[in-house]
Amino acid sequence: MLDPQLLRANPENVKLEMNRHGADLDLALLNSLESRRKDIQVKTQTLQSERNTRSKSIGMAKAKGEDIQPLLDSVSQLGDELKAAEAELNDIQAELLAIQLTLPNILSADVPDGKDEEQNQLVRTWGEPKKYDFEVHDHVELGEQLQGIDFEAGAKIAGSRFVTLSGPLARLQRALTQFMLDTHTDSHGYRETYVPYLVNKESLLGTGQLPKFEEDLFKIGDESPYYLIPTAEVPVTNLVRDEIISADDMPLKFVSHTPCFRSEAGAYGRDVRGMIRQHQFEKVELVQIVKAGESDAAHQQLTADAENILQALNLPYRLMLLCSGDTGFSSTKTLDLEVWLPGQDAYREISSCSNFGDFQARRLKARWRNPDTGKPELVHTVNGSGLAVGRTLIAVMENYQQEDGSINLPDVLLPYMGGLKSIKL
RNA sequence: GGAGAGAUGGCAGAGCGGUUGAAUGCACUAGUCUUGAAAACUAGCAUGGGUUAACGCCCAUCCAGGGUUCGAAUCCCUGUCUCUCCGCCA
Repeated sequence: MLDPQLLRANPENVKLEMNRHGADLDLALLNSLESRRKDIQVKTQTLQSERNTRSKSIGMAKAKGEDIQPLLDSVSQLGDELKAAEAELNDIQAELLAIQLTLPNILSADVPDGKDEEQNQLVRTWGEPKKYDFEVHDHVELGEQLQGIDFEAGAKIAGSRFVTLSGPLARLQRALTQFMLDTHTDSHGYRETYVPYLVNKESLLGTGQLPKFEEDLFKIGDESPYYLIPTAEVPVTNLVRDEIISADDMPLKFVSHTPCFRSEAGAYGRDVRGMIRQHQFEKVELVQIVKAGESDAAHQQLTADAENILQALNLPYRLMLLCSGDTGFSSTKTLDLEVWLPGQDAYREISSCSNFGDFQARRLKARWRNPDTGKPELVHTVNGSGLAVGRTLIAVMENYQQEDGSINLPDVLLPYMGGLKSIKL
């Protein structure tokens, strides 16, 4: 959520920022709501104040044993008027809130303008895509040959966009998860965190998936529904909802491995082949809760922490700065890591690292107490995948494939593979 | 699933329907004392919002949402969560 003060003080400018981030702001509507809000709030509070002083004087008169009937008569119609004013104020504030909740974050000044991923900016590349002197296969072919990936079984058990893994490839996914968690906890200073995979509405409102992106989520139940988490970002970031964090505990750095569930509505034709885009996938997520001035540095560091995993696995990748049109709703700035996939002859997203500024914190009421002022201040939130495990599995398979269809294992994974050095049929 | 108890400020914990945003203790901040620290003493110390050039004034908030009342932390209803006991269970 944007700072309401900013919205009031400089609505024209906010409108431009919204346009840049692919949203619109109806200034006429906003202005009329704002001016009504102002009038009615003042009116309501005046009536409340009036009621309070009168009620107080009734109490005092009663204590002295005076006749309070005339006083009671004099407030009789105040109540109705107040009730009406309060109801009207409630409605307007709900309307204003509804608008505010659908406005995206203001983009960082260094985010390039652009429509879609075509306009994302290359920051740097790492590693060289390997040259193969044989015909490369994608992970679907490799996985089926090795009898470790079964899309038909996934489709039978659940439906399209589900998969089953088995044998050494299933273990490889677990090994990758373990390796990522160990690296982030032991070397990068994150605290391992286990969280619910079902969350309530409030949590999704806090991180910004709701109210706007409900169709991307799996929902369970009607009256007080649960939602399957689309990313660990949701439960982990909500750890600090309604909290005031003491300065000594800042920054908070969490790492969490969870399955993620996305309905992928609106992605009908995209990535139908293979494990790239599934309804259910594993991800190791990094989340940092930091002081306002420190989120840019934290964003850089968190991205580097994710890059470390790719480097340790010796997977070629590139770092992209997302353009305005491709940057997510809650983000001020997003850096994507794209891994090289020989089977697709392309770089594909494997991590998305975002700085949210105070946008999520305002929705979450997540604050820290600044010892200099003694006052609570909104935190900044930063997160990113470190990494998407399913896509990392694909990347390892495709990059480490051998001519005979076997897959060599990266050195760092060997301790997790129980003596296995290569996966073959 | 059944029975009961509870939810109050950073924490602990009071609070006959009436001048209670809320006693007290702890923690925290500042001061006095001390060579310094501790102790003791003194003072300060919730959050969000409205309005104002500012000092300030005002409003809301005692789990959440409704209700009763001139007036609700206090009474009533609904929900959520926590605890205890019984049943079931990985």
